[in-house]
Amino acid sequence: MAITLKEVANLAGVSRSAVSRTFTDGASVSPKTRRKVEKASEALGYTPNFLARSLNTGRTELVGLVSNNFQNPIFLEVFDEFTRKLQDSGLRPLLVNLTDEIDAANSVRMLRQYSVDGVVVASSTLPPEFSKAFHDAGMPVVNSFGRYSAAPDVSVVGIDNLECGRMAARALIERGYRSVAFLGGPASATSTQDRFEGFRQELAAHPQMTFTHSFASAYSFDSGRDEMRRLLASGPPAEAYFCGDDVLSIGALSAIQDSKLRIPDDIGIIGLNDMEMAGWQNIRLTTIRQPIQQIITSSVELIVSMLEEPTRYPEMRLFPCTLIERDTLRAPK
Amino acid sequence: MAITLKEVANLAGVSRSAVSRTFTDGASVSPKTRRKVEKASEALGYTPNFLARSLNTGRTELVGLVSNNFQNPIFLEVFDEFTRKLQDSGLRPLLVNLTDEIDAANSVRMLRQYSVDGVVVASSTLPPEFSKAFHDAGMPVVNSFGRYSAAPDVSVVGIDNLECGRMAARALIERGYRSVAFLGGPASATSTQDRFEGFRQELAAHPQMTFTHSFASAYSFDSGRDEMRRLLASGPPAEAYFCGDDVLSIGALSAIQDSKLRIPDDIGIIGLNDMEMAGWQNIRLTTIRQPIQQIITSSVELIVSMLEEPTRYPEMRLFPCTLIERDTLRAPK
DNA sequence: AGAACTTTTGCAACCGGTTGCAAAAATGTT
DNA sequence: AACATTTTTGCAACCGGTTGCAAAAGTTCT
Repeated sequence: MAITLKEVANLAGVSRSAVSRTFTDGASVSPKTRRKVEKASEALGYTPNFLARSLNTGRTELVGLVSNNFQNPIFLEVFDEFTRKLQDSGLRPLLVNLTDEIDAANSVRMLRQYSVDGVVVASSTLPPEFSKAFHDAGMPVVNSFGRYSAAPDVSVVGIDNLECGRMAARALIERGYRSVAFLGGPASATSTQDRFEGFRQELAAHPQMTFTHSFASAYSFDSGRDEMRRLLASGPPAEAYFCGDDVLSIGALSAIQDSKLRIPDDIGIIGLNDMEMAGWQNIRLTTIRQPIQQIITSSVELIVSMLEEPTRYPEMRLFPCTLIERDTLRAPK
Repeated sequence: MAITLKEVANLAGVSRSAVSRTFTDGASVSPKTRRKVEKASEALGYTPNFLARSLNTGRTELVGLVSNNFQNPIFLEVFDEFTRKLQDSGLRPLLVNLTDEIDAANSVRMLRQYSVDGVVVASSTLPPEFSKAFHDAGMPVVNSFGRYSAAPDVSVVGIDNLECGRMAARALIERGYRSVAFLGGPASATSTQDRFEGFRQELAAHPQMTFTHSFASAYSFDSGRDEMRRLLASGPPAEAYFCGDDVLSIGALSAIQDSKLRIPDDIGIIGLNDMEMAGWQNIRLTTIRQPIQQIITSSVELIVSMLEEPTRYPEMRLFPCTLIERDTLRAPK
């Protein structure tokens, strides 16, 4: 068993309170006893037990980091950033993978058992109701990469997916494509729904444009590839595709490369995210950049201030996306 | 504040012990009181506090999941698998990202503060001493993807990197390449060192072979690409390269594609890992497959049994790798 | 019905810390 | 030196649970 307060107190010849106080900032301890205590705990190799402390303070510095996006490579970067930023704020991420279980109630219960101070839901596919379950259980929650809503139940940090859809449509229109299509992620993903809706809206305002749509089964290379293959086999393709995500785009590109069609002359592709791979020399995907780092920095700042002020009103933080011009769309006219 | 034992006990009209016992398996409670307690906790929405419980039981069901490999895409799969398997075993992963700080002492202290039951170090680059620091602090630890050692200080689950190096060398020899090279990850990574050593050993036994080597600055696409570019610019390249990892290989491929050289006729490439992307149609990398799933399943089983039997002697578990033949090496003669 | 045995229950101490409070010690003032 | 004021200290209660133990309640058997 580990060294406890009491043993340090005995060795240092002071009360347990004195030891506790030396390890609590802002508590009153004389330099002399502090020295004695530090010497004793040094000798014994004492480390305070945060969980025991949490019983009194009501804070664990534990944060649930909940996600179901373990297929999409950009989420490795997302986890990297989140863990670093949370650590820098003195918080510890308890990672929850809900890939198999969609059950909100289950993860809520689990995170309550561990008394997490707050929850970050990092997912572009989960519906707002999911995050709300944590909120209803009394935990501060930030939904990163989530769905925009004018009167949100929980705080959301991300991009305006509708606007991204419009932006993609405008990019295609400006480049003179006429028949275009949306190749989305799973139809149940909120991000796909919103991007499609924006795309549709913008095109509806341009009567010269014709468009179709379809959905891949997941945000993954293989789904994108399979879906594009199917499209190519089932008739004449559109002149350009807006894919719901870079990894889908790259899958689609691979299917096109196997055909005799040339990119971007015969078919154009525009993605979304600007993942690292999109810039690789053998890909060079034209895409809409989502400011991942900013979103994460802001999410962490937000959860930190929600911990300080639990009654804080939920808020929306949306960041602008930018078009990254590479080689899979022809030049604007 | 959340509902506590006491409130449930009051409502149910029983002692606190009775409530505690209904939530502890194997404890003796009559069906009648169990029913009363369950009804009361249902009504109040009670969930036991695991952290308070841990003070008595000495177990938190928390496991540190420590890694510094947040650049290599295969680690998304690694985290996915680890979190699922740990969850299935009733353990919760506390994710520690030590990308910025190499400091073992720091993470040891942090994980002690949270009284984790055990630690999984998932890294192919950290030296064994790092894992040993956790062991010395009294925590059961499994080093996944770590370095082989005949008399290990801590348990290691992974592959035999030396043997992989030899396997790569044999593959190149069998295919009639004469001048070959090793393009490794960072020279400080244990996996790179061992793969290189095996490669070297096997080649040394074949006097007709000539070889060179160099190291990329990281296990990443860009490093692989940059290093291969440099090699191509600085003189006639080798006939085939064994890259320390798939992501390096793919970077190298990209650099080669930009030159006028053809794959696999002018230059062959063999990777290691068989990440999903290696099989993509526009890549088709010949590589050595590392059985990631098995390694992780076995790691979790091992840490679980170490928790049950803390004095268990450290052990090594090595899994065989297999050659996956695709299009970046010419056919065997 | 009473003895012998088994199961269930509540009490009270404990896990490893924190903290309000009053007493003790240190410091400042005249 | 005597008093007022501030700082430091230890006691004891508490955070939310668990658990050994002995008493109470329930069973089984004559």
